[in-house]
Amino acid sequence: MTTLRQLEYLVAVVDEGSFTRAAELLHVTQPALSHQIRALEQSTGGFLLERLPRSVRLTPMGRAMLPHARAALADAGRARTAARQVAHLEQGELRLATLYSVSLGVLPQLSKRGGRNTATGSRSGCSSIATPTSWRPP
Amino acid sequence: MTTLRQLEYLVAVVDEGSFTRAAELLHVTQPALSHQIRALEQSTGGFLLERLPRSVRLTPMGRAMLPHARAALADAGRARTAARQVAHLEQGELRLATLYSVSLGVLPQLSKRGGRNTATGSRSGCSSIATPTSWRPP
DNA sequence: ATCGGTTACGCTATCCGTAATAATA
DNA sequence: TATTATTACGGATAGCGTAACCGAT
Repeated sequence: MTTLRQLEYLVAVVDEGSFTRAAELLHVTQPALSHQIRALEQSTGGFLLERLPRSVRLTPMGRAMLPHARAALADAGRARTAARQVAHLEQGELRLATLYSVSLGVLPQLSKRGGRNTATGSRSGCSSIATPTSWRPP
Repeated sequence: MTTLRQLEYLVAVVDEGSFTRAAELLHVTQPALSHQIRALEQSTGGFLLERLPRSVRLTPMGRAMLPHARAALADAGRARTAARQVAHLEQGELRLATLYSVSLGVLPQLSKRGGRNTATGSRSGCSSIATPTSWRPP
């Protein structure tokens, strides 16, 4: 099965024009990188890179694969960042300032809906509720 | 690091609406699937799926991630197929029908350029050359 | 002789499957 | 009780790093 890491390594080698530089860019050793490229080539059924004495060039197969590899990596990155952005929206603290007498009635109801909410603060007038789950104001 | 497989599993669970059905669709066991989803959620920093008693629903985070996950999977698939298509173009047999007297002069020249070519056939009028390397007609 | 890539090999970590556990209708 | 997801754990696989090797300048 072709993995994201293999595509990432391929792109790095092409961008750097060298296994050695790509390896140090990726913080792995040259053999590890070489092995992954090898695995990708085997799962694809042919050579993707032409190993020249002084540089590395794409074969036609590699040239056909590269843009899709870049796209896959970009999408995977977007998947992570999109999720994390939502996470920041939702996991941010929702600070509520209320009169203590009012919060006595409201907070228990919120706690029932939000899952794992934690209420901090004191009678002195400020409480905060962290909402790690997907609760929205009704 | 987020892997293609994790994204694939997420998409399967959403499409099937159930861990169980997704697991059998993917030919893995339920625990394996559960663990991968868990890993994805941890690397993302929050829940992606809401486990309901009778079904599974996306959280806002999951909803934000899903289209990018689909896109990444599609691109990875395209990367493989694009490369394999080129492979078939290049590794497919190139059949040449010539007069034997003509082929005597031409074939040796082709062999010099193509790398590992194999010539089959006989004097009776048909020869074929397999070209596993990236040779193109001049 | 040096530089760049590959192969060999031992170790660690990851992943999967079986079995047991928990929770909900 | 039946269904569905999670946790625990043993075994297989994959990935990495060190070291040795090859080919070319």
